[in-house]
Amino acid sequence: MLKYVLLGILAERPRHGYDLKAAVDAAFGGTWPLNIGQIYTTLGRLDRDGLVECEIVEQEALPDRKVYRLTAVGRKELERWLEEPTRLAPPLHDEIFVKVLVHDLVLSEAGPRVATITAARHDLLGAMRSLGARLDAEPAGSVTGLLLRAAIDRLAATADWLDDAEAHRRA
Amino acid sequence: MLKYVLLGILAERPRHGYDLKAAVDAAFGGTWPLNIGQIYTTLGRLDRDGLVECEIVEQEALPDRKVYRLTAVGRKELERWLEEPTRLAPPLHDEIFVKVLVHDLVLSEAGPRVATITAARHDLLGAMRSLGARLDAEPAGSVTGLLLRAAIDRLAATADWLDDAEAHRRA
DNA sequence: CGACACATGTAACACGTTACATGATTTG
DNA sequence: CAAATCATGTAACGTGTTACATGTGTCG
Repeated sequence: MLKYVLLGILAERPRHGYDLKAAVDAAFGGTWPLNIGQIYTTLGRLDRDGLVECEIVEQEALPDRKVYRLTAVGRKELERWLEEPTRLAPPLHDEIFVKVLVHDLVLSEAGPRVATITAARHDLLGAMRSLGARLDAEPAGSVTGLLLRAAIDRLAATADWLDDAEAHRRA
Repeated sequence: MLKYVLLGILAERPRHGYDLKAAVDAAFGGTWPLNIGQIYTTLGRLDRDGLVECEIVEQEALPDRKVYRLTAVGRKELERWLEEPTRLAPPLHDEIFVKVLVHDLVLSEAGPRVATITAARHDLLGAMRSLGARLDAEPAGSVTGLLLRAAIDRLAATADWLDDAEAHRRA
C-alpha cells in the first residue's frame, strides 16, 4: 500500500527518502504514523523491482541524498493500480472490533469482567479533537482535508458502535 | 490479529483447523474472507510458540484430525491482549481512500482522467444488500450482528465519502 | 461422473514494523 | 551543552496471503 503512495508522490517529482516521509505526512495529514525506516525498506524493494531508480546527489557536509524517480515501469504499475477495480468492503480488521468480538467469545466461559475495552473510549475524544485541529489547519478543499474528515467520521462511528456494544453487553 | 481470534475461539473449546475456519466464518458473519491455508499457518506458529498444543484424533477413512487446545501460556497471552489498551484511530488504510488520495496527487500532473475509481461504487449497493441479508439471518442481539451492522454502516459512510470526493473533483 | 464437503498441510513471497547504527549541523 | 533536524540505512521478525499438493466420502 505504502508502495503506491510512494509511487504517487514520486509521479509528481523526484524526491529522496527523508523528503518522501514529509510528503506522506503532509498528504495524509499525519494520519498515517510512519517510521522513517519503512520508507527506506519500501524504497529498496521498489528499486529492486525496477519501479524506481535513484541518483546520488552529493552534498557538502550533510550526508549524500539519494534522489529517487519513477521508471517507465513504475509509472505503468501506478497507472495499472489506479485503474484496477478496488475491493470495497474490506474486512473490519480494526483491533477494537476484533477485540470486542473475541471478548464476547471468551466471556461465555469466563464470566463478566469487561470494561477494560471501553476504558480506552475516553481517548476517542482526544483523538477527534486533535484531528479536528489538523483539519482546521488544512486549506479548505484539499484532498487531505477530505481524508481527515473521513477519519473523524470513522472515529465518531466507532464511538457510537462502542456504545452499542456496551448496551449489548449489559443486556 | 487472526492469532487472537483463534485463541479466543479455542478458549471456548478445543477444535481442529477445519472446524476453526467454520467458527471464524460464523463469528464474523462471513465478513472476514479467510483462506483455509491461513488457519494452518497461523496455527503452526501458535504451536511453535507454545500458545496451543494439539492432539491427533484418528478417524477411519477420513484423514486424521489435529485437535488444538489452549495452553496455560496461550490463555495468559489471550487475557493480556484483551486487557491491553487498544489503539483507537487506526490509520485509514482502506485501499479506496488511499487510491483517491494518490489519484489526486497524480492528477495534478497528468490531467483529468478519473472515474474508474468511482465506477466500483456500484458494487457498494450489492455488498450492502448481501450484508443486510446476512444480518437478517443472524439472531437478534448476537455480537456477530453487531459487527455486521458496523460493516454496513461503514460501507454507507464510504459511499457518502465517495460522493464527497466526486464533488470535490468536479470543483 | 462431477462437484462439493471433509481434512491436512507446505513453500514462497509481500508487506508492515521496529530497534538499532551512524553522523553532521543548527538552534535554544 | 542538549536537543532537534537532516540524512541514510540494515537486520530481524511478525503477519498476511496465496498457490499448490493430497486424498476420501457423499450426493445428485
